[in-house]
Amino acid sequence: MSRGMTERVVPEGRRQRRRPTKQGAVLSEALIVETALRLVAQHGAEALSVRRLGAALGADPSALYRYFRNTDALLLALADELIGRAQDGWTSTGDWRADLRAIGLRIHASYQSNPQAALLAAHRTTGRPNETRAVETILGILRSGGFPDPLAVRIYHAFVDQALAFAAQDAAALALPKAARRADEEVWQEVYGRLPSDTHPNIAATLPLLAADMRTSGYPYALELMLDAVAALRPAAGGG
Amino acid sequence: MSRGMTERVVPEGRRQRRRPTKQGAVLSEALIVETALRLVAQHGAEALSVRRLGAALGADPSALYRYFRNTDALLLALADELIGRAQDGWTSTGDWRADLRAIGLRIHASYQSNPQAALLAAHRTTGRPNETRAVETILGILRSGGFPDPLAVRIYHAFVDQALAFAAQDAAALALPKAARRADEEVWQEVYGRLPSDTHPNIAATLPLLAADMRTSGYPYALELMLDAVAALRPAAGGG
DNA sequence: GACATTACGTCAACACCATTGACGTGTAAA
DNA sequence: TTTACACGTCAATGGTGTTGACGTAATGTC
Repeated sequence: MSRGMTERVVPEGRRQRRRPTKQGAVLSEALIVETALRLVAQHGAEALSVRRLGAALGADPSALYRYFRNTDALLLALADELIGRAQDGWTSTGDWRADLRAIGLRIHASYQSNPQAALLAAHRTTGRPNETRAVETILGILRSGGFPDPLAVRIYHAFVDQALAFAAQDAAALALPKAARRADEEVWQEVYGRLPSDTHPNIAATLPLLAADMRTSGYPYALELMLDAVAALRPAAGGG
Repeated sequence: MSRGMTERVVPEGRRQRRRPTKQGAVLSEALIVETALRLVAQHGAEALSVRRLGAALGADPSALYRYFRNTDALLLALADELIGRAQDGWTSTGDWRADLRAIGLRIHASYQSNPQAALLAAHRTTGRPNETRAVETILGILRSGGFPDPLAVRIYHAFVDQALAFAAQDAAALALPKAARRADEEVWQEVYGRLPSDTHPNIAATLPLLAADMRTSGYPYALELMLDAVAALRPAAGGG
C-alpha cells in the first residue's frame, strides 16, 4: 500500500531531512510562525504575504507550502501561538471566579501585544493544541466550580466568544494607522462635545463622563458583569 | 491655482455628465453601492472584487475609480448604508431591558447582513448622524430607566462595545472564504471529537453539548448575562 | 445650430498576490 | 556505497487593486 505518494506537507513530528535553503536558513514550523509574527509586528498586517515571508526567511516563497497547506493553515498556526502565549505561566487558584477573570484578561492582553496578528487570528477555531488546552482548562474551571454540564457549556461559549471578540475589537483600534486612530479618538471631543443639548440631551448631560470612560477598553467591566451574572446562576453547593 | 485639475473622483452632488457604458448602464454612487451589496448577498463575500463589480454593473472595472478613491472608500459607503438600515423602524417600548435587548440584537443582525462591510465599520468611531443617534438612544434608555449617570455611562460603554465586538466577530466568521468556514465548523467534530478523555476529560464529557452550542453565536446569551448583571445593579426605584 | 470644453468610460499595463507541477539535489537510511 | 525521497527551487497560471493615457459623447456658450 501507500504508493510513493509523497505528500507536499509533512507533519512536523516526523520530519527528518532538513535541507538548508540557498541562503542558508534551516526552516521549521516554529521558525516560520515566529518570523511571520515578527513581520506583522514590525511592518503591519498587510506585510504578511507568502512572498515577503519567504524573503524574510531567506527561502523561496513556495517552500512554505512544504510546511503549511495554504496561507489559511499558517494563519491558524499564528492564532494558536497567541493562545499559547496567553496561557504561559498561568496556574489555577481553585477559585472559579478568580480563575475565569485571570484567563479572560490574559487572553485579552496577549492579543493586544500583537494587534495586527490578533486581527487576523481572533475569529478562527484552530483545533490546535494550545486552543484545546485552553478549552479544557476553562471547562474544567466551570465544572469543578459546581456548574452542571449544560450550563457550563453555555457559559463557556459566552465567556470565550466575549474574550476573543473584545480582544479583536481592541486590537483593531491599536492596529489602525496613527492618523485614523487619532481621528477616532478626537471624535468624542470634536463631534460629541458639540452636539446641542436640545437634540442630544443625554449625550450633553453625560459628556465628561463619556469622554473619560471611552478612552479605555470596555472589556474589564463587561467581564465583571458577566462574572456577576454567572455567579448568580451557580447552584448552591451541598454545604451552602 | 486651481488649474484644469480634473480630479479623478467627482463628488456625487455636482455630477453632470453621465455617459452610458458600452453595455448601456448609467452609473451612479447609489447604483454601485446597491450592486455591491447584491453581489455580496448573492455570491458571498469573496465575490466582491473591483473586476467582478465592474462586470456586474456592465462597465469597465476602472470606471469605479471615478466614484470612489479606492476599495476602502467603497466599503465605507457600504457600511454607512448598513448603519442606516439598522435603525430603521425601531421604537421604544418603555421597558429598559426589552429596549436594550432589542437594540443589541438589531445591531448584531444588521452587521451580519453584510459581513464584509461590517468588519470595516465595527471598530471605527464615525461621529456620523446615525451613530450619534444610537448613542443618544441607548443613554436615554439607561438614564430614564433609573440608572445614575456614572453607572449609566459605564454600562453604556460595556453594552455598546459588547454589541459591536460580537457583531464584528460573527461577521468575520461569515466573511470567511467558504472553505475556511467549513473547516472551522468541522473542527468540533474532527478534532475535538477525537481528543482522548484521559488528557481532555472535560471536553470529552461535554462534547455533544459543546458541538451543538458552538454552532450558534454566543451573543444572545452573553447579552442576556449582561442584562442580568445590569438589572441587579439598578437602584430600587422610589416606588419600589 | 455650431463649437469648445471636459467628464468619464475604456484600454493597457504594472506590480503584486496565492498556488501548483516539475525538477534535481542533498540528506538520511539501508 | 547505494538508494530513495524530502524538500528547496523554478517557472508559470490566473487572480487582484490601481493608474496614466486616450478619445468620445455630453454639456454650456454663443
